[in-house]
Amino acid sequence: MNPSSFVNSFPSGANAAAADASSVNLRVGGDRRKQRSRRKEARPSELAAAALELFVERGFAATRLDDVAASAGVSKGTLYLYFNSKEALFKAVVQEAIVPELIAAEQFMANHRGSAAEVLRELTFFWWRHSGATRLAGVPKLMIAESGNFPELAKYYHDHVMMRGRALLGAVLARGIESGEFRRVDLETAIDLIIAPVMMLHVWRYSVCAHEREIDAEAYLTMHCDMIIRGFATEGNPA
Amino acid sequence: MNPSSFVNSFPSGANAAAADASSVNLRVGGDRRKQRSRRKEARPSELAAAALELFVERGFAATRLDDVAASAGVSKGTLYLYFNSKEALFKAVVQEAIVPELIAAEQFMANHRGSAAEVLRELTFFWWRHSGATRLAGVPKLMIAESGNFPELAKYYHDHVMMRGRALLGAVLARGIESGEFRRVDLETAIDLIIAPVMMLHVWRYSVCAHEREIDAEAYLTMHCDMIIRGFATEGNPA
DNA sequence: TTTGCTACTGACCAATCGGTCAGTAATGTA
DNA sequence: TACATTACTGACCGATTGGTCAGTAGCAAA
Repeated sequence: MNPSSFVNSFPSGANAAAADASSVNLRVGGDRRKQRSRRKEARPSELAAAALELFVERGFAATRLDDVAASAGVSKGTLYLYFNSKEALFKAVVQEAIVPELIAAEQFMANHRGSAAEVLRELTFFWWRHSGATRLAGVPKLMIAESGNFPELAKYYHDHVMMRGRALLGAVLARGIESGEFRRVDLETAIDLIIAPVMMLHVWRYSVCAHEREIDAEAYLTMHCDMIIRGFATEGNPA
Repeated sequence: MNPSSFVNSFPSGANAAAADASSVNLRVGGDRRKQRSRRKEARPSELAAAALELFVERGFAATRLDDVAASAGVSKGTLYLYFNSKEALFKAVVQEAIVPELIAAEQFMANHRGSAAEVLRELTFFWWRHSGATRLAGVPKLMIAESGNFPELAKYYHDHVMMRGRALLGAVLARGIESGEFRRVDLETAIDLIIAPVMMLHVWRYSVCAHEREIDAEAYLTMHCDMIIRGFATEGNPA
């Protein structure tokens, strides 16, 4: 007894008023129905793209699936044809938006010939160009914000994104240590310390002081790289 | 027509069923009412303490005021006697829990005699002991998570906490530069780079990899201080 | 044109939660 | 004991939203 036509024909009980109110509009509006097309192939990535935009802007919990669907030009029902739940939608977002960037970074790193310091610096700015300066920048903040209440998402992100990023940095550091360019430091801790300010740059731009103080990303990342390289350099090495 | 007794006497309309269902329990339960005391003075800080715990654990939006009230041993109605809104409660939490720690840090810093490097290192570990290792540690993550959807809170936290913390660090750096111990670097950027890993340490422990990988805070902060001091040291100065 | 398949719709449901307020009871006062 | 004050309660309201599903309509084969 769900469809509006039926309810309108036989209004009954408490919801009669509400049902009437909304469907009168429909009727007055006449047959002005939105043209609807059937494009099974394109829907999932369109929905994922819309979801990325809204998740980043409002957070996972605060994003309404109605809005995601509308933003992708379909109804919420359609969204549920392609994703079984809100969490499934999130995983698709990570898969479609972030993993390709990670692969690009891995290739960039594999092909780069130069000192570890150079690679480190260029990798940082590569990261910035491909992630920090794009709409992907909001994802780290998104993860930090929501991971507590959605441990499933957190684990997914950790396994599919964080670990790969850390491995990348670890390789650069190991290369530098092996060549005698860097001091022998604890790899895991060093990775943490390199990543932290980069993550924080993203986070800050999307929260706390978002509108209070602009951070000069260029200057910030430059100084960060200087500090890291200088801090890890072996004694004899010119920082 | 709100009180249950009245509604029960004259059940009518759509909510009769629901009203009955819930108040039958009350009656069957008999007069087993919780002893209630009147302690106007103690309530606000008890509520704020309960709120801190829950905000940090679940986030601002996800924390129910019913739970905060219950956790403080009162009803939600009582909570609203002392705080006009959820946001007002948050401000009280910051005021009661964080500002005292900031004052302690300011005093610690003012009384400390030593090189800028020493002060920086000790201030970092002071911070860790007083905030990072306590339940306050969750607050930075809380702010990052919620600031997007609650700009009012973000501004409050920024003005009352961030700015004071930054001023503190700025003073240490300025002292170091003046004495020739540190290089002449851009203060704002340097502050950002010192704070970022400390914030990130808190954040990490409360999210993303919270249960995936333990971070050795001691080692992490030690290396961080080493890097900062080494990175800012003037040429002639022994790092 | 008819029929069958299925992509798509949107009203609805059930549960959640910030906030309200009429009523209750603990405490002080006479 | 009678009365006044007020801290406290908890059922209720209204708005919100993830998820459902009976029904609609685009499309192609017969």
